[in-house]
Amino acid sequence: MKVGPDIATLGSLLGDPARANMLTALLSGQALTAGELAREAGVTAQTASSHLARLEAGGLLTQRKQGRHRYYALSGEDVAGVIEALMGLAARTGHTRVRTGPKEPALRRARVCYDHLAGDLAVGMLESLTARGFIVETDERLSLTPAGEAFMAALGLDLPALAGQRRPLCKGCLDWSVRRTHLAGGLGAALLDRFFALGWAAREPGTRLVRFSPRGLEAFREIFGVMPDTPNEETAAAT
Amino acid sequence: MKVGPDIATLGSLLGDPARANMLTALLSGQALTAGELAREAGVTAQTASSHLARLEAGGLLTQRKQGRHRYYALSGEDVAGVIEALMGLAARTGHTRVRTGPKEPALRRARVCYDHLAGDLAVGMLESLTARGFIVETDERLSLTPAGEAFMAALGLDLPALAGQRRPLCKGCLDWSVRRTHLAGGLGAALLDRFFALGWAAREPGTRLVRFSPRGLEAFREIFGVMPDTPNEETAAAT
DNA sequence: CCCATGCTTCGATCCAGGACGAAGCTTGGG
DNA sequence: CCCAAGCTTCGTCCTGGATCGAAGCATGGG
Repeated sequence: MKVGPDIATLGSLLGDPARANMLTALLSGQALTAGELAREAGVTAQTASSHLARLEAGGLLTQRKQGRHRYYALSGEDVAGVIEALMGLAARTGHTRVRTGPKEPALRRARVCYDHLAGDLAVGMLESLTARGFIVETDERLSLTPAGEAFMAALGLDLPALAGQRRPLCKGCLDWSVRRTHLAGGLGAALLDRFFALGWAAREPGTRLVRFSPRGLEAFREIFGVMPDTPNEETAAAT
Repeated sequence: MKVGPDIATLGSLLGDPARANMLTALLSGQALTAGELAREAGVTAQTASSHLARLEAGGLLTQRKQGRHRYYALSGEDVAGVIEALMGLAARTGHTRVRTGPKEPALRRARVCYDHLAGDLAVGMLESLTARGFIVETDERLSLTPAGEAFMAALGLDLPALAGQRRPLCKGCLDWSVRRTHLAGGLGAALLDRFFALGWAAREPGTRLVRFSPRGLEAFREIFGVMPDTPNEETAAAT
């Protein structure tokens, strides 16, 4: 009777806690082995295997054999987008997980969202960039100004290479922790890479968490200005 | 162990065919009674009632009593956004419903997506608008040019009122039938309203389908120019 | 060549939740 | 005031699928 794309199977694919955990873990953008995903989801290897098979059959995951490991990754950026959108909706409708781990405040602060930075720090960064006229936001769309291009070049980004990419340069991504936008797209990814290259931050292995070094954080604050919404107390709490 | 928004419950909420059908029906933006939704989903009244209760408890639906009817509607535009995003993903991963109804070609052609027009016609319209410089697309973001403003005003739209709204004026929305963008946002909604007001089109009651009158279609084609991807054969087939 | 590791397949169990019939509650109309 | 329509609640049945133990396949190391 109804026609069109089949939401229901896709939804039920996302509807199992174990699978949802796996997908959330893969949001970091890096490929994980079946075993890691099993541990992440808190199920045995057999169970994880069947879940992964279903997710792959459903087209949400791609799989790559390497030695005796099998690496799984999200099949595309759109999958990550849908998951983050669901997270945003879940946050709005009050569906937050009850079990609150110790890492939560740190996660709210700085984490990887597929390939770019998310969390308070990312939101503050975008705010600072717009406040200083480096990025303009028109109708929820972001674009880099000439001044912004100069700024990014000074930071060491290869803008011509970025502009040549197929993916959009600037893209807004809704943060589930704070309900505000942070910077995604090619520029967002390049910035995060740059932070890593500069040694300002490193990702916690096997996690979405991004940990800034004290000096890195200082440099970050200096460059991206004051961030009124993230006082120093939170910094201490997050470390 | 994991932390953050709870995707899984939300996913399982979308994961039932009956509920998915109801939500898809509500994508039209109009509120429907419990009975209509039950018929839409192909289940009995009791079953529908429990589904609706769960959807409401989950924060996806709002409910309004009116006489002895209960009207249900999506709780916000973000819900519609997530559903359309899921539809896009479902289309990409090949999850299309098997049961193909007679209305399908017409639906692919012109339908309501929450509050704006979607389908081939909408994609063609946006193409024409961009081709003529009325709307520019930068990095997948849309914005109206001065020439475009004049054009819209000539069509009878009250642009100052639209600009005053909180919602963004232009917004891209990915079409699941064609894998291309069509116009959403305040402007998209206003345009659809205008088509209705002009008598060019009317919505099929209880459906997402938008039916253009012959004269309306002619006027539409005249104003929005040639649409290379939708030859006349399809027009005949869709009527 | 054999063993350990990583993962999948098979088989069995068990339970959440989706389905409907029947009864109960509210609202509007005569 | 009673009846019909619209919807919900209750009780029951039943299926899909989530889980794990055990066995089966590959791969790499010694």
